[in-house]
Amino acid sequence: MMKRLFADIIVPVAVAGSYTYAVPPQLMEEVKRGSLVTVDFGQSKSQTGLVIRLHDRAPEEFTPKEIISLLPHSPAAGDRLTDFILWISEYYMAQQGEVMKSALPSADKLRIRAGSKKKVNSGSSEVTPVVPPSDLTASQREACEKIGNLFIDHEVVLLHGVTSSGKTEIYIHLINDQLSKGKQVLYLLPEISLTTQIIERLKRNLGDTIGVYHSRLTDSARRAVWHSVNNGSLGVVLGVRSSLFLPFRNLGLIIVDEEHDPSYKQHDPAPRYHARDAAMMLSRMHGGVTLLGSATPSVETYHNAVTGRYGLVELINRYGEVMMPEMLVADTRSYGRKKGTAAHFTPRLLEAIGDALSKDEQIILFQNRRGFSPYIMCSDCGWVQRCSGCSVSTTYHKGIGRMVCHYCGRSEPLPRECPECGSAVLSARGFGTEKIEEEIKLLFPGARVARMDQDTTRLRNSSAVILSDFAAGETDILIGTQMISKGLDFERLTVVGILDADSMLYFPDFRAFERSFQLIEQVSGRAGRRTRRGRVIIQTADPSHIILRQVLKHDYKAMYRIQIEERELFGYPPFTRVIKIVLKHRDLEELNNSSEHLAVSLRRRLGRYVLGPEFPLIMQVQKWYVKTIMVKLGKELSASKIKEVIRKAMDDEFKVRRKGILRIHADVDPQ
DNA sequence: AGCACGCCGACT
DNA sequence: GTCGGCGTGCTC
Repeated sequence: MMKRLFADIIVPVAVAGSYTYAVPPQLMEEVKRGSLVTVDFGQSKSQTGLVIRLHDRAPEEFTPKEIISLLPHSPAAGDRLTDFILWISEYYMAQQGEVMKSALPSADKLRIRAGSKKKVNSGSSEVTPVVPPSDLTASQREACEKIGNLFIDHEVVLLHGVTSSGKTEIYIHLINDQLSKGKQVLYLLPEISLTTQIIERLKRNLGDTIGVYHSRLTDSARRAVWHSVNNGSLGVVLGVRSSLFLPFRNLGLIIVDEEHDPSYKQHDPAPRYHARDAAMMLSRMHGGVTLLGSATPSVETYHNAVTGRYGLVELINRYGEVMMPEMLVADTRSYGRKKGTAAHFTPRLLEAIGDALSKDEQIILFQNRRGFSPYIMCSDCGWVQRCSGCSVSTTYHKGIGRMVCHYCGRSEPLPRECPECGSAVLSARGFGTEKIEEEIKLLFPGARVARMDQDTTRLRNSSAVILSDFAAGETDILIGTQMISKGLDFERLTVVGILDADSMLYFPDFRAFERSFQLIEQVSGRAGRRTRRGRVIIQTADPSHIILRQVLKHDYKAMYRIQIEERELFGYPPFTRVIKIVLKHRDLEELNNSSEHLAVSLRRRLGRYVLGPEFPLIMQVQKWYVKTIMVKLGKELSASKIKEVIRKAMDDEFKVRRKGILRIHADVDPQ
């Protein structure tokens, strides 16, 4: 009798582990580890499954179903993608099915319909003939050579180059190098809006061999990229974090641009992976290398670089010897709070704006908060409107005339009077981008003003339109959130205003100082990138703050030195690794009991490494109360064993009988 | 995560 | 009498 073959398969459904199916005789030759197949799973319709193991051990407790079919375009990369999916699941404590869900572009839509034409470079204009990349400057060429040499004995190199130092030319050079060796390259960016800016430039130099990949693509565009990566016709992918899951055949290089950017970490839903860290693992699996690029590297990365784990190359001069912008602090206390329109602008900033306008130069105003004002308050009794499902105040959005919760997105009409005391005097407190826009229009009636934040970029291409208008000089002043902090390069932009540095500096998180430095430095880097020297005005009530003093001198290394000392002193990453366990329940008492019980059982095994449970800053989101337990591990411990302990404790806690539903998940290396 | 099975309240 | 509420358990 013929020996039967069985396949352990994972499906894109949030279930733990894999399921065993029988391989039908006619597919025995073709089905491999890494193959995509269709299977019946549960009551739901057929699912796409990924074969993670083939074996001949017939299951004893159940009769396996048969694989229905083999998808015609299974990943050609063999099992590297499978290795990667399993690694993500293991390292980030996510269920295998959850990882597969985010790895596959809408599971059953992979099949190319007959007659459909492949078009990879979707969403952007036609390609101009390919032009060779411009010659590198001496310092760029030197950096390129250094990078190449460091890759001989380092898997990872950090390119630390000040803003506008010409990192992109170096990337293009390295990409060409890989292409000539027949290797594929992945160029990662933290945000979609950046892909639309950089793609045109890359296409000019690299032509049709480059594709873009992100979540706003249509299904067919995504499918086209997937298949072209799979069959090897696409050499370069420019994409956001999910492009790590494309079926690369032979990756030679992954570039992680703006490697410090927090949006590389996926928060919700699972898998909660960090694309920068996962990129290094993926490169290793392909025998390739990883280049991290940033003007303001994360403290963790820079630490790895200065201790020799990563290679380090620094570019300290701006391209074409353009000067770094002049940094000025404007003390918000000394000018006395004005009433009315000028309330949020210091004379120093107003003067700089007026001056730039008179010279036909452009201005960017940065305020990391969207909406009109972050809360409204009753002037008589102090009542503040809050979201009914989340423990935050609601933000007033004047454009739509509603109060919006920035956590759950729910909105409600503006209250006419205070529900507590009946007073009709409600005042809008604090300020967001919408209010800045309104005030600027009143203060500079002749200026053409645009705003770029989540609210104005909701539609496809809207961010591209805002940016191209600004680039074409059709806008004088651009107001925005951190969306405007990265990658923009405008000839006539000379003034950058940071309206409220304090709201970043005093955010209660151990990374707040680092983040503030990075954000201010990034947004400052937009100013004076060509011939004119830029000016940056930072508004603060604490001008002597250590981070501001470091920013004024563009002194990244001083920032790093102080931060790394603190990290060591208080036992934060990179000196420890953190696993955050998040528990949610609709009933506060049930949540308290469960989290306390879990913490006790974790402490029995892990002792002093377990901190909490504690309420996070926002203790209720969409009616779910939240508590967190931190596990802080010394680097000397085996993370995989500890994760197993945590996984077991979480499972046990989940199974305890209780009133209502407990949700529980782990977040490895939380940001 | 879906989806079905299963045991208690207000309706054609 | 039954339609349906969502608690519980399973998916090879």
